[in-house]
Amino acid sequence: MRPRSGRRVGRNAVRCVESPTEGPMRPGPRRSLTHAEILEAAFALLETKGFEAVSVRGVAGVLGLTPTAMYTYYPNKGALLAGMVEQLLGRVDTSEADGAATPEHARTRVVELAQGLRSILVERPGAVGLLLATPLDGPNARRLDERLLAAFADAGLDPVAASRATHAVRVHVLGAVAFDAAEEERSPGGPTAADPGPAPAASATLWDDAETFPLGDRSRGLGDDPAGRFAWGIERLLDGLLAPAPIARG
Amino acid sequence: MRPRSGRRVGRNAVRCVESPTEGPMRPGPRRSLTHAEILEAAFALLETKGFEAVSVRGVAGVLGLTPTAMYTYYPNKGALLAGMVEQLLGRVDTSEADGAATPEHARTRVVELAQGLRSILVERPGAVGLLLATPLDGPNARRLDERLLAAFADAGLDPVAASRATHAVRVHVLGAVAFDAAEEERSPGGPTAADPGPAPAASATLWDDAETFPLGDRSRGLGDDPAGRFAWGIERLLDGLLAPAPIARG
DNA sequence: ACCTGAACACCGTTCAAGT
DNA sequence: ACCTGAACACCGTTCAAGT
Repeated sequence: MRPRSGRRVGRNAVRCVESPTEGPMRPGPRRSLTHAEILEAAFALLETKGFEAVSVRGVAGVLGLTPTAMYTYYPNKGALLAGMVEQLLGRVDTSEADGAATPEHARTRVVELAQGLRSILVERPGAVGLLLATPLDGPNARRLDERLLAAFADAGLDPVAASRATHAVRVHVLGAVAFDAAEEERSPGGPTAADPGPAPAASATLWDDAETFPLGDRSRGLGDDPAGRFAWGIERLLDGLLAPAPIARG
Repeated sequence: MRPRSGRRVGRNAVRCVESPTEGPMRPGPRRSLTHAEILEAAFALLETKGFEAVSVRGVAGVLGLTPTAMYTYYPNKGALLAGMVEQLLGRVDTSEADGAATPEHARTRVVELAQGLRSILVERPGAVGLLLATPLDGPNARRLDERLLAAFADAGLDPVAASRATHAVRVHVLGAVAFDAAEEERSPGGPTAADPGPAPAASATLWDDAETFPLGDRSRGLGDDPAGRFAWGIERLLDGLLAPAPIARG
């Protein structure tokens, strides 16, 4: 009696797809679904309807399952989201093209990692929500950290500085993508060119007392295309992180 | 019949507290609540039960109101959250202590703004969730931006660079607080000292394939106290943002 | 072992009705 | 104008039961 949206493949369709990492086959009814298939459905939901739509019930729905059946695969919603994060982070390329341990090469490696992480986040809408809702402690998150730590060590930073620099990069990438996502949400289509928004008068929804912000108004649309300001920001951050010495400069 | 948790002041208690910005008094039953009182209740909920507990129904509950009565004050949940964000940002001190427009003074002003914003966010748990869930376009958000833009202009940056530098600082503060909050959530009490967590074996919850991360393991607990790494990161970011020239350095 | 159906305690929001 | 109560379409999660 519950309203079902869209066709499904048959409630008890036997799909006999056994994940090879699931352990030896056991008697009894087999899992009809792979973790990969569930994550696929979850990502489909994420990309088509946004992060809010990624619910246990929603994912179960697109798979033709009862919500409770989901709890055979994941102990709770958090574990499902963690699985999605892991698969997402697994897609960023961390292969060291050619291991020259020079400071210059270390810097470009950091930039590549940061840009790679940002790419996989911005190219599927809603992915930031995922990252912010889930602790980043899976193997793929740690692998990314490891690469950043190695690069900063190659650049000559001591362990404490390398650890803090890694954190700074992490913070910057996630913060930047979160901001872009928030802006995208309130003006879909994106301000790739100078786009003043839906007329300056119509945006005064709730804030009735007019206060003027000359600098902010003047700089609206200046250098705020997401990719450009991200690239610029990462380079400036690295300028600071890899500066030759912590002595005062004139 | 609905379960009410805790005492309340009487369902139809006339509180005759009229907000002075509400416009001239009108006939008919007065508002029994101020926007400020509603926000107060919302913040109480935020601080005691976390961001998840800040719901229209929850806030109505602590005020002794029906959920639907909330819609007389705010058109939807987003507007309520935006109101909270505005009040929060209003608490960061943006008074220019003494307007010396030197680059050195500009730098310390940026640091003070960043630290001030961080303070009001970390001192009430759950506030980050608020910031990340709401577009930062209210007057107080714009006022903060304005101060940052002015400081970067005083430091000698051209308008585009100042705009991007402002964005970088914004991104860094919010990203850092979001990370701290995520870490705090999974190990309350905080790793202020070297805290290896709940025994290295017990944390292997879902990730069964053991992969080793020598650098990450070695640097665990190194320089990761939140306040310290934030201060360090902001200084390094400013090193890069305020570097004398974009020419290559040896 | 995997799955269903009913149930519990929640959401945000709308609507008709009272004062 | 402000508020209530009922209702709609959702949540995450637990439990008893079927195969």
